[in-house]
Amino acid sequence: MPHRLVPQSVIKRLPIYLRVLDMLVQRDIDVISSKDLSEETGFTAEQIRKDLAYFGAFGTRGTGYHTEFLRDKILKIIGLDRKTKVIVVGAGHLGFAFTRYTITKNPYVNVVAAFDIDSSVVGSKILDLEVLPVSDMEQVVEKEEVKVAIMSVPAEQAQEVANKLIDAGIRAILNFAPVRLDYPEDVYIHNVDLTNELQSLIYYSTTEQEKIGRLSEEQE
Amino acid sequence: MPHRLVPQSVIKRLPIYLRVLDMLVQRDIDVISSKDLSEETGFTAEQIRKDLAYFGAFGTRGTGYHTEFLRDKILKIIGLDRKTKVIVVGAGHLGFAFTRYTITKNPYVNVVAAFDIDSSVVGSKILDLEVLPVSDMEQVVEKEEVKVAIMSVPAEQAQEVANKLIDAGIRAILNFAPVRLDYPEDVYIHNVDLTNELQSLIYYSTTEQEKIGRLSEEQE
DNA sequence: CTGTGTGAAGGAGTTCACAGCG
DNA sequence: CGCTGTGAACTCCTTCACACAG
Repeated sequence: MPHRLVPQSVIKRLPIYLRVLDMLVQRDIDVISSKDLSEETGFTAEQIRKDLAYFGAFGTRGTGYHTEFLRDKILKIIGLDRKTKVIVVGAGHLGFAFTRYTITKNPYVNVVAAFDIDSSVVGSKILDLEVLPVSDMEQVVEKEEVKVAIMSVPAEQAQEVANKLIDAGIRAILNFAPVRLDYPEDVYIHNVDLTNELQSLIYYSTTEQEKIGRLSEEQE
Repeated sequence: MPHRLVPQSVIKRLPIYLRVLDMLVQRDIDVISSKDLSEETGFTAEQIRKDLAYFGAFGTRGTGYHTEFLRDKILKIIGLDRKTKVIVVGAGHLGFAFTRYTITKNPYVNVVAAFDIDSSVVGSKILDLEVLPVSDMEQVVEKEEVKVAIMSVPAEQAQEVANKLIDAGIRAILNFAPVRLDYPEDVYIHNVDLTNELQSLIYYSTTEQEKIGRLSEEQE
């Protein structure tokens, strides 16, 4: 199974296929065609077949894909076949919400710990998970060999926290802080900036017509 | 100022430019070159110039861009020059966190109301904002002429809530529920699925080397 | 004869290279 | 002489078309 460079756009679609397949397995649907997967996901059937072809030939010609088999293949491809350990750094409102949601709704990951610097938050619980002081962070990451971190800390602290995480052995970070971080090439950081998402959404909340109207009201 | 189709990738970068320009204005830096903007944002200088060129010629040759001027241009392009009204539907942990963050940190939008269906949440406060029952939603959207909504409701309720929002006049929705929604063409919906983000991140937490090793351990 | 797997064509966006203005 | 603005080349991804397996 060769593993050339897979486009990022393909990787972003895998979890979407995964969710649909999970749903189909639960509904006892054994087989699905790329055409039907297309309906469920909104992507074209050709694209789905091409995406899967990056990793092998998982379908049966004339029939389609076996849902459970394909689901397990995708789990293996992403690396979710063994519950992936993750930690959360920053147990503010967002970190709390994300942690709670992940624990209850994401069966493929294992939130091993949550950390915060604020002593008023440390010691509180997210479901059964106690929030630990950041001073324990490096030790836990090293001992549990955690490779993935979710970082929801204030922008000012993000770089420092990221450095610590990377030093301790973290390889991938989901960063909610609105800053561009410096990091070595062998680490992967994905930024989720909700303010940016909202602002680009707002761009699309006015039609082309309205934009032309507004922009021609130039008065400077 | 012609307004042909601007690539989505360009629109996603505008808020990033905006944030950097805000920072520069605050530091009393009057002028910046595309090269220096490149350093700040991580995008190439050529790309930044091309992006801006979609909307006009805002720079001065031999000098660069006037920060405050460019900032105001981008605000106008996105549609943030008048505080954009938004509502939040679903005041669970995530909705609460997002609302709080937006009110305190995003000076360009105005959260006019938050709604929830759960009577134990209705009446509670997010900073000074009282959470209203969803039954008030349509009325507020129509009266205040809100065009943008943030939707952080359970997946099962998402389609129904979206339908109501669109009927009431909402034109753009930031959807945190992990479902693909049906909606008319003149509405814009942007999905933010944090579970997907985490899962594609996990793909990148193992190196190519490790993947090859793990995938060759096939035993079925 | 249905639906996958895939080379080939097409399209979208990024990088290159440089003309042209301040 | 520096840095913007932009056509042209290029790269990457998506769509098309079809060979081929079940």
